[in-house]
Amino acid sequence: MLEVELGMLEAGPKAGGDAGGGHTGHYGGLQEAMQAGMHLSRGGRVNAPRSSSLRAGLSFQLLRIRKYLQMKWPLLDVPAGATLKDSRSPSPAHLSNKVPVVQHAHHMHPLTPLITYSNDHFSPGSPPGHLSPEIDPKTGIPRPPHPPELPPYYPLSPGAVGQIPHPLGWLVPQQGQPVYSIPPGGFRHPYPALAMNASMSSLMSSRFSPHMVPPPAHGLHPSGIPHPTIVSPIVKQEPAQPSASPGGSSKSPVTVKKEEEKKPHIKKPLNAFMLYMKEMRAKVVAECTLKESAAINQILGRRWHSLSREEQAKYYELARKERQLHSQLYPTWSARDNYGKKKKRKREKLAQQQSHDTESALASKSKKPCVQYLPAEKPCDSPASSHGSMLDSPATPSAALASPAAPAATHSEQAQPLSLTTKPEARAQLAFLSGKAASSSSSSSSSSSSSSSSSSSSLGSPPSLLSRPIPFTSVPSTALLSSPPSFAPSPQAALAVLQTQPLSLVTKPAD
DNA sequence: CTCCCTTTGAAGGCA
DNA sequence: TGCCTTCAAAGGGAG
Repeated sequence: MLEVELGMLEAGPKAGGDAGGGHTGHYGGLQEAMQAGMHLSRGGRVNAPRSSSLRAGLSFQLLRIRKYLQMKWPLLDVPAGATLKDSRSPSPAHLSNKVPVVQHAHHMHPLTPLITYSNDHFSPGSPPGHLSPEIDPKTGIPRPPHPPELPPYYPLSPGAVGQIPHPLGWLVPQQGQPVYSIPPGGFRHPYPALAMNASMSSLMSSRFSPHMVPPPAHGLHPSGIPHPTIVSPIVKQEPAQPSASPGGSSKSPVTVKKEEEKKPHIKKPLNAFMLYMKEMRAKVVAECTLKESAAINQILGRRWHSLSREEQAKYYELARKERQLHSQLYPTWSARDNYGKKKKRKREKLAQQQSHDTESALASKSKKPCVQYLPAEKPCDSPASSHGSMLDSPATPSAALASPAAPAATHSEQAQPLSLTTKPEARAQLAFLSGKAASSSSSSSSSSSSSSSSSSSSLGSPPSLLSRPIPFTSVPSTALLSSPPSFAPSPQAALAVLQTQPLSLVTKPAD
């Protein structure tokens, strides 16, 4: 076992810097936009397509978006003259014509739309059906077009807001990464279904694609605005689909299956932590050369816990809005729709393998891939090993109630997996970052390990009984924001361990 | 090419 | 009701 003492790591952040400064983020849509006819000048400037028809189409779409935004966020200023080329923030920081390959500076208000709108360009008109007062098919509760609890802007403190992407990041062109960003790799990413609607998805991500808008396809929201969470399972384009006869009453199971697969994949709305990760990942990546998401996620997990109550609350609020918006966009969608799909693939594959070779299947089952990021801890070299018994106080007690969905229980088992089995240098960086994060928090670190909520058997630490947060919906926000419970201080022994062996990292046994 | 890893939170499934 | 499982993102690594 190789141990790396964090304390020995004196090196500063490798990649220097302020993540907000301008490291490159990922943006697959750029390629797409270029392919689609966008003109990318040397500075990364994206110009609207030269084709007038394309421009006209885009303008139309822009109008629709604008209209939607007006309904959604009436306070948004939508100048009449907004054009595609205007679709950048007016602020000096945004004057750059660069495509948002660069993550937005965190000092910038992410809610600031890059397109400045004015609502005199179009009349308010009647809101789309999904925003009109209607009866929720599920709950039977009438849904107001714009409930009072859904303010035009998130009620976040100015400073706090600065790091949160617009909840409609997928919709509102902005410098930062949208909540539903377009991953690299063009349209292998989340919205292949919208490939034909690339203009929209690109538009909404402040990437302009001249793809003209085809008639609304499935996956297109009634408002005409596709949501990035829609992902068509169809990746390969099938040249002709004669089987898809409209009147096909007698559909073979295969056909049914095909059509089933054709249904757009609407992704789950991101939860608070996911939103946080999305925003902070780049920062962490910038601070180190670490790229492995698993390791980065560990860092982010710890940072998440070290966030202050207010900071976390921002993300919970944001997530709540996301869910709300998601439910408005897809009233009939349920998480159930996506349930078991990934596993299905796995099972199918496994089944295939099994049918092919039972023994190999067994082997594959028993094979435990590569790296264990959170192996069983050494008995006492890390607080993480104290698992459930260590119901210490959260690093920042207030953070325990940072949000409705982040009850004390969650924080009582703050994840501080200190033993990591990644590459040595990665581990070192991780250790450094973790320590940094920990030290940055007011009192961090008397924490126990958190076993992941599911399938943690391979992690070596038993699942905590307190691992499940109180469902957000089940707790009134007022109550949740009330005074935090008084936790007994964390075991001093554990604290001592932390102090003496902060963040020791353990590698895999080197065979 | 696909899955795994890792994190937290939300939600579905099941007893 | 409570526990367990799955899925969201991300990208390198492994098969």
